[in-house]
Amino acid sequence: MAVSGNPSRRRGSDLVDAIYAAALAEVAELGLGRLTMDGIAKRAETARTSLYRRWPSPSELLLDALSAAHPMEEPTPGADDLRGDLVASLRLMVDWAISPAGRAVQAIMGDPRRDPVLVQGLYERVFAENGGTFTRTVLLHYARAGEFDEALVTPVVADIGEALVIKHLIDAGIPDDDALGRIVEQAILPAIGIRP
Amino acid sequence: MAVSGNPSRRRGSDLVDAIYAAALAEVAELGLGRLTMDGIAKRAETARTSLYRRWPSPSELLLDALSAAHPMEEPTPGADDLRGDLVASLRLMVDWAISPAGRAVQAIMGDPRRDPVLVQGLYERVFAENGGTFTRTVLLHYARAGEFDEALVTPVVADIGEALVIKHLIDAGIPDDDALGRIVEQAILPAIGIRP
DNA sequence: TCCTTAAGCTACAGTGATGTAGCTTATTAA
DNA sequence: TTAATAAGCTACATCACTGTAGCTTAAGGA
Repeated sequence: MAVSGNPSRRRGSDLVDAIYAAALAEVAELGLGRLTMDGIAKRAETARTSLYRRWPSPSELLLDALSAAHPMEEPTPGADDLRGDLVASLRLMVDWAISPAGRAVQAIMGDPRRDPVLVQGLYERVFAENGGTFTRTVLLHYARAGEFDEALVTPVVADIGEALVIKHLIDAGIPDDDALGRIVEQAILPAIGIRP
Repeated sequence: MAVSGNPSRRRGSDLVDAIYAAALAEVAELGLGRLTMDGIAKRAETARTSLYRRWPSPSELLLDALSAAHPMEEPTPGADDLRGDLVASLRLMVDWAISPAGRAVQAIMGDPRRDPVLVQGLYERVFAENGGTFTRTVLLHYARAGEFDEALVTPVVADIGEALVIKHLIDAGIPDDDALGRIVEQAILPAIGIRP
């Protein structure tokens, strides 16, 4: 016998969005290993049965939540400011990394179990084709504009900025623009033959 | 009433070492979020009560296990081979990263909860003073030998190699010597003004 | 307005981890 | 040989999460 209960009741996408937000928050705070149907339901203030009616497991739910999250923004190289555009593209990356979706992705990628279904889903549904290529887009744009040899944009060079941002996030927290500027000047630009 | 049981019974450091190994294996396989006294006890084939007699929680146990693990090796720059020594120092880092202790550390650092006690313990008891400075040691050695300006070895530059290795481990697995060589040539050496 | 749908609520049995207690027994040192 | 110590074993109450069932009820469309 149901007794009191909320007089206003969410349905459809209203409810689903709340559940998605709860799932991302749970995994970002607790990690994949502590993600439970119960925890998601409680945070979303809904009944556990409502979750089981739609998803068989926390992983499946999480994957849908990530697909529905805002995608990564693409960097849009401007007129003639390689250094500035590189910093801006790293700033985009940082913004995404500290968003609920970004933190959820980190929890998934960092989990030792590396659920293959989850990781594959990530690549197919979140990174899409264009994902994770923040500085690469900018570098290729300026190389094609004739600023330097396109052949210098190797996979390693395209990864330098992202790699240093990841390391900064791990052991020093969120980098400010000065920190991003140092990464660009001291690591990325030298790799394409530009010394300050 | 105890019935059969193992006729040979481990004591002292024999037992403790087995427990440490079990703890590192558990956290490496399952992640910090799934680390339990029960799991460690079962893997070490000992009684849960034996764990509670020594440690109050899985975290405390894990920290002791990490302290007891083999420390990171220091790179020892050789005669006159900057490139080779850099690759060797990154190889040291990779070897450590894929060891039980290294994988446990990754699980701890990657955990969204970032248990402050655990992280602080890591810095004090595992990284010590010298930890995490694989390429830095080599770079400073050659800079002081006059190969390039020591001022070029900034925190960012000292991090380039480690950062790219971390990224490689995350999204492409264990790097071989060719991959390490590309990191050295295309990212580290240009940053200190050396072009192949 | 009525009716279908979807959500909420409660309950339940099952499972696995917790932390403790009290006992038995192997190992080691005296 | 004996005694002290440390480890093993079992049991227990408790808690949190699971997955399911069956019911009640709010929302929204016909």
